[in-house]
This record gives sequence, structure tokens and C-alpha cells, in this order.
Amino acid sequence: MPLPLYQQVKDHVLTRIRSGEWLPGARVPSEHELVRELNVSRMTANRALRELMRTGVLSRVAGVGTFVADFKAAGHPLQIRNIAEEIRSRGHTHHAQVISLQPIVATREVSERLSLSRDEVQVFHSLLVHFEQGRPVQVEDRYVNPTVAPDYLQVPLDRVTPNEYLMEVAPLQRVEHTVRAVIPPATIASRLELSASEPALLIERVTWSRGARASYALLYHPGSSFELRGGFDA
Amino acid sequence: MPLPLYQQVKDHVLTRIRSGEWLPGARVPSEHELVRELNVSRMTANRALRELMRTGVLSRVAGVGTFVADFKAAGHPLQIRNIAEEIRSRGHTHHAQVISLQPIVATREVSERLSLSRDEVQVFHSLLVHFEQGRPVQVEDRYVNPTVAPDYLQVPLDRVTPNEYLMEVAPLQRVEHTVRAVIPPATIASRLELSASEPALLIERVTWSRGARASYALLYHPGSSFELRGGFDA
DNA sequence: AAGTGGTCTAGACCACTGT
DNA sequence: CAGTGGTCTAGACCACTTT
Repeated sequence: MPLPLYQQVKDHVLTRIRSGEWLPGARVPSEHELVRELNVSRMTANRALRELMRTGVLSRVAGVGTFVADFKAAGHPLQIRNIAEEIRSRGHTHHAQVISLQPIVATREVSERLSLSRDEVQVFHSLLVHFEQGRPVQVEDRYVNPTVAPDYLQVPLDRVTPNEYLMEVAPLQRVEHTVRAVIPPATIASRLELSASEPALLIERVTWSRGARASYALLYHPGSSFELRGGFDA
Repeated sequence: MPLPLYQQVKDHVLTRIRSGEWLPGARVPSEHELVRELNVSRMTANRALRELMRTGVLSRVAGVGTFVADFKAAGHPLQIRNIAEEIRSRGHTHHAQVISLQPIVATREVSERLSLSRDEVQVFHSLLVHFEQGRPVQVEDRYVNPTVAPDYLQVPLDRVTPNEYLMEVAPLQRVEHTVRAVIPPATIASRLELSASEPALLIERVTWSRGARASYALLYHPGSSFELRGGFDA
């Protein structure tokens, strides 16, 4: 089952933009041209270009044409990066403690987040604590789709973070996160050296790779000492 | 020149969600039903519903139907500058309550955030509560640089949000955010209808305009029902 | 079997910009 | 004028879930 046609058209355009073949400001083929070049209907070409405009990749002017947008609003407003890299970029030491790494039977919650059918109930689970300058800054509770990373249980997670490993074996295609303020469960709180009723910042993250959901992670940070930063320049 | 048909269909749906006629979880007319009821083609109905799904207003399941999305599927306050617009785009009602609007003498903290020299100690302060479907979703504690917006105290903030006004008089140049989990001060907690020790998500935001710092805002959201969402597609 | 959303086509009319 | 994007239609086929 191939990708939808409009998605193939989007990929066709994105590939040429990413390769540098079409630079910002360059003209993109018109809908009629795409119809001829790719053998799709105009509605399909229109949907592809319209969606790329909506996400800021292209800019269109009726009566004129379609153009590669300038990259200014590039950065994701909510920058959530690899924690190890982020800590090191601040000039601090990072180390990780592996609490557990094993196959488990997925709970319904996990199964839903990873969109697993009822038979593929086995997933890989890892629980890590990340330290910055010796202080705990993140508890990482992660569920990995075995189909995407079959060798996950053999990875030395104290040396290579789950994120780094997954990025290597499975090209990152899509990320979704939600951020909330919560009072963490006691088991998590103690790992973060938080007293009861101290809040934590919880980042829930789902990643996609090769069209499938690759992993689901719950990232807990002490509310008092952890900040998420973002912003942009116009 | 009437609105495009697909936009009219979107409005038709949004109106019924806003009025409470269609509650979260309720079934929305199928594409075929909209075709019959509104005399549009199925592609037009499809586009309307698809776009409402992308913005999180509806959720669709192939083979089953289209439904009003759950209430708390919150938006992207880090990406969008205007909470009122954000709430309305989800098909919900917004209103704001102005608690206070007056000049104050800047504390050292505020003065630092706005990079004011020692003589410019006077700043404008506003305190608002934003409501979504009648429930408080944000307490906005804002400090405005009088040099940038000298008429701020005359603005009807219940009709025009501070953000909307500032965007109008002072072109937005730069934004910086930090996000933390906190236990809010009691005065804030009560405005959000939170009990003691319930966590809140605190967004601190500084904006720049014409090279100067324009405003400093503390945005508190209930941790239990508010989510920050982000992500990207590769 | 009937209904749903997901996609796709081959046309069409329009307002607009550039030459 | 020919070209562009913006919209719209009336069909169509498919995979899927519900009855």
C-alpha cells in the first residue's frame, strides 16, 4: 500500500527543497505543471501545495505562482532536544543510570499510544534517570516498538541515550509532544529527589519512524529547577 | 463575495459546537449527510471536516464517523500569540475578566526583565483571567513598557486581549519563553479554581519590539486540564 | 449489506496578475 | 492575452467498522 498521491507530491517537493535544488524564493512548479509532470489530477497537486503552504514551507500568490518560503520561522517554538546533548552544551556533566531495561506486556495505554494491534502486546521498556552535575534532572520512562528497534534490549543505555540510539537505527519522521504540570507518582518523585506535592514538568512524546510509531516516552523533570525554553525572531 | 463554501461548512459546525448544541464526544453529521443538508459536494464537506480535524476541533475515524474532540485537547500557546484566537479556533467561547489595570512602580524583578534604567521605574500592569467555555484557563499577569505602548491603560482589555493590542501598536520582533511547573501563589490558584498544592504550568514570556523590550508576562495555566502541544513533521 | 472516511479524477468557473 | 491559484462539482474506488 503506497503512500497517498498527495503525500508523494509533497515528498517530491520537500526532497528538492531539502537537497538545496530549490532555494528559498525559487519558483515551484505550478499546479498544471505538476499535473503534467507527475500524472496526478489538479486537485491532488492543489492539496499537496496547499498543505505545504499551511505548514510554512511554501508561499503562494494567486495569479503569480508558488515559491519556496524563507526559513525564518524555522525553529520549533518548543525546543525539546536530546537531554544529554543539552546538558553538555551547557558545559555540565551528564550521566545516566539505567533502572530497568526489559521486555514487558504493553498496558492498554501504552498499546494505544504506539497503535499496536492486540497481538503485538510485547514492547521494550526502559527506565532511566539522567543526572546533570550529579543531580537528577529527568526520569525517562520509555516504551519502544520492537518492530522498529529489535535490538533495543542490547543497547548500553548508560553510554548511548535512547534518543541517540533510536535516531540512529530509525530515521525520525515525526514528533508529537504534550507538556503538562503534574504531581508525579511517588516512585518517580523519589528518583527526582522531590518531596511529596512538589510539581514536575511532564513531557509526553511520541515519535514516528518509517510510517510507524517508534516510541512513547514520559519525561519527568523537577518543576523547581527545570525550564523549557523557546522563542523566535521575526 | 460570500465566504468560500467549505468555510461556511466549517462555521456551520463551529457554531453548533460553540453554542453547546454539539458537546465533546457527540457525533457530527457524516460527509454524506452534510452533502444533503447543506447542498454542497462531498469534496467540499470533506475539506471542511478535514481542516477542523487538523486544528483539533474534531476527531475522525474511518468507517465509524466524525466526533467533537475532547475539551482539553489544548493548543499551542508557545506557537500562537493570542489565547483568545486559539480558543476560538477550537470552536470554544472565550471571554476575559480584567482584574486590574494600572500604573505601578516596577519591582527589581520586573525592571530587570524589561531592561529598564533606574529612572523609568513606572510600568503598566494588567491582571486578566481568560475563560474557555466559562472555565478559567489562564491567569495573565503582564507588565508593559510605557515607552512602547503609552496608551495601554486606555485599552478595553476585555474586548481586545493585551497581545492583540500590543501586536497592533508595536510590531513583534522577538519572543522568549520559559516553561515551568509550579505551585502557584494562592491568589493565582483561586483565580484558576485550583486547590492548594495543585500544580500549574507557568509560561514566562518576554517580547521585543523596535529593539526594546515591550512586555513581560507570567501566564499561569491549570496543570490538570491544560496541555501544551507541539511537534513537527519531517 | 450499509455506512463511513480516505483518496482521486476530469472537468469547470472565477478573480487575479503579468505581458 | 495566457497563466496562476482558489474553489467547486459529481462522480468513482477503496478499506474499514458496524449491524
